[in-house]
Amino acid sequence: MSWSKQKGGRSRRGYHHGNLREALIEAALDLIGKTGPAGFTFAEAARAAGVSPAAPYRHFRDRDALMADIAQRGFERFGANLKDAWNDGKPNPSSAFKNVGRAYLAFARSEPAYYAAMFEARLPPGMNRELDHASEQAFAVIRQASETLAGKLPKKNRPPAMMMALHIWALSHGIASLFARGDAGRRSVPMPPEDLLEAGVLVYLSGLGLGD
Amino acid sequence: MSWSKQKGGRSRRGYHHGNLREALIEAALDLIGKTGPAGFTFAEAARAAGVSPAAPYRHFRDRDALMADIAQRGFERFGANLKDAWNDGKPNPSSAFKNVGRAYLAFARSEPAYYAAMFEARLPPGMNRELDHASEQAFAVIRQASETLAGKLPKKNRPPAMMMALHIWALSHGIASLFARGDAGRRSVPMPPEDLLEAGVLVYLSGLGLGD
DNA sequence: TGTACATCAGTGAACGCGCGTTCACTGATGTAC
DNA sequence: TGTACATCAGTGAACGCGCGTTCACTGATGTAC
Repeated sequence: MSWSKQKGGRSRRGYHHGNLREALIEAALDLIGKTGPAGFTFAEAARAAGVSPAAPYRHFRDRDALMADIAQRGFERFGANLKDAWNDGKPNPSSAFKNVGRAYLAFARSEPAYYAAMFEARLPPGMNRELDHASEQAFAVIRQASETLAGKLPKKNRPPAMMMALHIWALSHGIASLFARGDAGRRSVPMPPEDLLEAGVLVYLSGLGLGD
Repeated sequence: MSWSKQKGGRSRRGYHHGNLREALIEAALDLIGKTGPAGFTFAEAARAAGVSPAAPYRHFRDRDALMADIAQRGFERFGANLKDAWNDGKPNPSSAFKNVGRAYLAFARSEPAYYAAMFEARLPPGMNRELDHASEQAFAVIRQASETLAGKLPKKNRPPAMMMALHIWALSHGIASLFARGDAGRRSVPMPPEDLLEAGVLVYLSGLGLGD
């Protein structure tokens, strides 16, 4: 980003950019953040990086490849954030679980461009093994947390952890994409999305018999 | 749709199309259903309707105006479906509530193009009063249902109906957009989205003390 | 340490394409009398 | 019932634009000896 902005950057950086791949990703994130996944073009990213329109082809097969790369990075960071928030279930599973929810929303809010690339880009499915893997890893954190929490219940009343995880994921995603889009979605709501999610999770858990 | 397909449709329909506005909407829905909200252009819709590229301007100011019109219609149908499903809370609020959830998913599944126009089109906010109104009307059904259901609880334990409605909406939307997109989203899940939603709603309601 | 060479990562010009939009126009339709 | 006229809803040609993509090229960098 910062490179491309300076006038005559060329003289500074010489013929080779030095870090074009990263610069293109930065530029793309910028554009996606502003206008959504459909709102960035290969050419524009090249321009923003201060480079000829042919240059990106040295680093990405095409626009979708760049998008998939971004989505993959997004899922990796997302997964890492969730994992940190879970923190192995410390200090106790219930509050660690809430932290995961908070981390989910925090990511959607602070990284709307990544979030959009991850969930709204309509990438052709199965185009990238690493992308799929990164996405599964992120989900695995929620699943693991659900498993731990469900384990507190006697076997007889224990809900399937997979189902719990899907519910929590869906609720989080729903709140994130309806109410917490960092890029000014259309709907506003009488309470902060974080509180809304926390309250929802509390009700849900108590419905499972996991009230505090 | 059907008109535009027939070879030499012109001779049949003459100089005037007769129903171009509708034909354009049909065409746009078709394209959106196939490639998402970003995947339709004014020109392509005109072509699909068998009409010159200048013709659409007689009916819509621009692409966004067409998109907004579709989103508005979508919300109107959506709201009507939800209202039918609620059916004034008959035969009893709990099962009517579940019907609303089913109707929500059914719409997202059977009308992915409308759903995408409604929730993924990134229309400039406040561009259309009627659109906003239609969207509020749809939400009002969920809110009303929540109100009725919450009314069964003693005042002391009664949750805010607005919050309930937001939770249910978010859960439904999350499940719809993650797992039930009619247009083959990337994720598949070990149980039907309808069951997943119903189970989630049941747990949630029971968490509020509204178990059957 | 210097030189020759291979490779890498850019350039810039060019292309075909489809889109959005405008314009003067014209065929079809409806209405007043 | 017929005619004159206004209005409506299309045409089609044209424009400028930005995009994606290819191509032969060349400056910069790294490495073998």
